[in-house]
Amino acid sequence: MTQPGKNLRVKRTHKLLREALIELIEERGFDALTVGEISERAMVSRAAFYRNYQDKYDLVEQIFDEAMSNLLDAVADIRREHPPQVWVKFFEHIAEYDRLYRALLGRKGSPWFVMRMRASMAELIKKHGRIPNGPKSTDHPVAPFADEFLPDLVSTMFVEAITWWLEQGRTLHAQRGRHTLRLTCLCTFQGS
Amino acid sequence: MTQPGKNLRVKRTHKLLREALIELIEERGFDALTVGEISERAMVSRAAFYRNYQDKYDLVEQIFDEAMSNLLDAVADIRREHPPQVWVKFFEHIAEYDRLYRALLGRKGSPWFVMRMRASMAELIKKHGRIPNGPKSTDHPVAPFADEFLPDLVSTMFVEAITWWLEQGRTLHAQRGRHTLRLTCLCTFQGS
DNA sequence: TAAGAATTGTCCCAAATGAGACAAAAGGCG
DNA sequence: CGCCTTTTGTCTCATTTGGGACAATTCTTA
Repeated sequence: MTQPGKNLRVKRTHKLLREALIELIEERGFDALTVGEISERAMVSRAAFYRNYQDKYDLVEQIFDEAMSNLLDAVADIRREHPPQVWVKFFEHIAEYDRLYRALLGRKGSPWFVMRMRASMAELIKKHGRIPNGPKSTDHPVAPFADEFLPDLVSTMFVEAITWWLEQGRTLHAQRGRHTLRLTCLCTFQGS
Repeated sequence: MTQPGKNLRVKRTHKLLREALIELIEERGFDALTVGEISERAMVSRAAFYRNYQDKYDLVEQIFDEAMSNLLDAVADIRREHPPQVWVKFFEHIAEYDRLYRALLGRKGSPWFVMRMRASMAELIKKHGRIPNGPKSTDHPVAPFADEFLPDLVSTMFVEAITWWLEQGRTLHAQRGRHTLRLTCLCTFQGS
């Protein structure tokens, strides 16, 4: 994202709007925000907002898409050599964009975005995910419709897990420890 | 400062440049900075920098002048009712602009700015300062040239005190206390 | 429900900015 | 010192933005 050729003003406008959005989600929640409010905080005119984005949903999507794009690049690098570490990288990513996801998924976030994230996660899994199997992959045969259904299921689980992790993280933050969520994923299916 | 009528773009450019300047002073020191570096950090073109400021010294001066202007307003309010509290307000001001003064006066600051600040302080004292006297004002007669000389002396003392305070504050900051500098100023002069 | 207020999304034009080039000055460095 | 690089300060022109107005829509709240 943020193509290198783009005008500095455009990049600056984007940056300011994104920072303002995250600040304001933290303060008042995503649903309560107006375009005027976001623009004002960003010190950008409302007209400029609409020139760059369709609405506040579009703004969130672009922020999220950029984050996901970065994640995909990182994942692609890792898969070449250490496929099992893909999910480690994934959670490192969540930790890196801590503030973003906490704002978007936490109490001040919005159901709309949760759905949006599940969808993107499902796509990510379909493209890059070999769902880890149990002890022996042949013991529990994978259902025929697995490729259609499992990604949705797993993505829902992941988003839920991330949400929980971020919320806990906030609560536990005062204790100054590093928090780890180790999620062993046994997603096989008992065929009839 | 920042007149209400001014264009939003102008105010934004100023804000971004000011923030960038303070960040960079903290990182690399004022003297080492170039206009290009400041502009880049602020995401503002170098041309825009020169349209708004003469050079980096002008930028610092405007930041400082704005801070002083705010201080003078506050001082003027207080003098009407509680003259003795003027200096309390003064140090509250320093605490409020903590980051600014720490950057400008600290190790990463610049001798140029220290001189600049002494001068402004001296002016401030000439206008608003009745230098507090000792137990009885008549015991120690004030020298004839006091009005010319004392402000300079006192301003130097103040700047030095502030510098010391800010540097100590950084060191002591980990202890999470509030720090107070109580400066009893016995600026009288023994006439021959 | 109905009137009033706020927000949305779009438009135009003046104003500020970004990109880039330029000569002049200032700084390194052998 | 003399060469080379960086920085300065200024300039033009294309591009983006800000301000403000507008009807249409959504939200309040009486």
